[in-house]
Amino acid sequence: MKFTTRGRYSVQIMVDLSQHMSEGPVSLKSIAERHDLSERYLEQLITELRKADLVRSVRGAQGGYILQREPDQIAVGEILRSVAASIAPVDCEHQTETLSCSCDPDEQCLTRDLWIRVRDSVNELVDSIYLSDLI
Amino acid sequence: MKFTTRGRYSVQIMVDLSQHMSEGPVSLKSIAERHDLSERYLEQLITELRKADLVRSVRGAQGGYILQREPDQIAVGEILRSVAASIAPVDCEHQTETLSCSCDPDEQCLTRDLWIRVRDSVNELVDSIYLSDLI
DNA sequence: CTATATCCTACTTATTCACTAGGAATTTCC
DNA sequence: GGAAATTCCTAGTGAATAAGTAGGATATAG
Repeated sequence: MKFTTRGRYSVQIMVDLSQHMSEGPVSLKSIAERHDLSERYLEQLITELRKADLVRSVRGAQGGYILQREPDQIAVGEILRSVAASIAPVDCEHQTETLSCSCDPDEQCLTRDLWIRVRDSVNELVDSIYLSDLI
Repeated sequence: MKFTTRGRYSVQIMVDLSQHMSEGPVSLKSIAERHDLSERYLEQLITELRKADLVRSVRGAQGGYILQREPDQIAVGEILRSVAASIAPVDCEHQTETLSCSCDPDEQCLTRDLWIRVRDSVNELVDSIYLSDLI
């Protein structure tokens, strides 16, 4: 069980934006340089953050990205979920929520509650940590 | 963040063994059939469980596997770790424990504590759930 | 002695991750 | 108006890992 770079880099992007809030739009290039990451790769991630309405973009020269809310109003859980750095340990529970779990509830899914508990526990934790807690 | 089939199947094996404790050695074949899983694949997993001293094997005809301890003495966390269904969300923290984290503590690792907290939280949870809680 | 199992090593295939590539659209600044 | 900077959009690719296969050796009950 591990978070991917998608999740980690996305949190880094958001932390970076928090730290440079006062400077107007922050370009992805500057973020990539500060953390020595691929700008092209971050582009994909921040696209998701924008779609999730966590940042807004300013196009053109001197453009960049700006947080949509204050750092103390953005939970890490939102960031992770927006880039689909899936927080669910296994697929089964996902389906369970919509009551379409395909596995035999008596046999295979004796362990179902386990994964649900793990998922909920992680979600609860990351939803209780805000960007402002990280800077 | 997800558990792999290694972790899930391993827990299933152990739950199955718990349920059939009274019947003497339980063959991998019977477990594979009950859960419709590949016996050959489970073989690899139970090898790890045996090495971790969570089960013992009885070779030959009528052989199989038996739990080494009572279900209320075997935590899920032990099972997951024994098959290396890594519980650490990212590598960085792993290294942190041995004080050899390679990333810049001021920049990249502002988020370090976050992943440590997630990891610890998950570990704490799976270590508090025993096989007996699942059956 | 045969059938049933575990045990051991290696190989293969499928999937996902991480990253790259090319170029279009938008905006600032001179 | 033009050049530079920057976001936006759609694909493609290489490497790693996960998941599952394969072949056969070893052990034991009956």
